[in-house]
Amino acid sequence: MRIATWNVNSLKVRLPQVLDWLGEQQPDILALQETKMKDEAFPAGVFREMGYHALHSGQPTYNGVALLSREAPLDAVTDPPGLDCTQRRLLAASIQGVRVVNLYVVNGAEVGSEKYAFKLDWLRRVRDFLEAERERHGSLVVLGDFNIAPEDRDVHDPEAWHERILCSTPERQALKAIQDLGLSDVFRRFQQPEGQYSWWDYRAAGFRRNRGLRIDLILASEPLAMRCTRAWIDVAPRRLERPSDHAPVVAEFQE
DNA sequence: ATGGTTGTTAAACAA
Repeated sequence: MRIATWNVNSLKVRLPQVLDWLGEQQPDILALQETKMKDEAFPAGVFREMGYHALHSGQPTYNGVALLSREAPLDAVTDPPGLDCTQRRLLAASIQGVRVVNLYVVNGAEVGSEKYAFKLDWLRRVRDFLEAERERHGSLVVLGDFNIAPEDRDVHDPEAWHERILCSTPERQALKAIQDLGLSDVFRRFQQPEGQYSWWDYRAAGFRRNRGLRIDLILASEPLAMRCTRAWIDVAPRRLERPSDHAPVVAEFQE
């Protein structure tokens, strides 16, 4: 079973790339973030023609999350009790016996800003939702754009990023509080080359110089994580013309 | 400390 996540930074712009990638990689589940469209504009029919069921929780201009899956999704949730958030950043569903939670974590703009405070608060509420999800579901995967680099080895220049947004200690603690629910970062269950990132700033030739951060994660509960055979970042789409600033992250699980 | 780029939507705003 192959599960993937990709922040596409506008599904309207990236749809051809997403369709090509689905055809090449054949994931069983693909979580998308930053679709930046209303539900009415979501191209469910195109995905259906490719053999994928699709769920979408969107809004105009900002945010927006989707789940594509070979098997039909069950028990979809977009607004868990207590999250109390109008921004479309969370989409959960059960697919092939796995509870899947797709997150587009708040960016937070700058450490100390109002948006930063909102990010930390949002992460606390999401943690509470995930705690309840973990109690209900043995096989749980939480994946998406976390907008947090877990450790300094996930950062191209840790000194430049020291205590900056995406890397600050409170953000990393908020992520750790989620991982402490028993969710492991499957990418780090395997030996990986250094300098593996999932996001590169469009500015200042960030990708060409591999000035990136690993902020797109796949977390899995232990019973599922034990079945993980492989996890990688597919940088190929980042090399294309008019790419997203993020690359897809993929994990494979034994049936 | 600031700039660099992309996307959405109409000059900012978000990332």
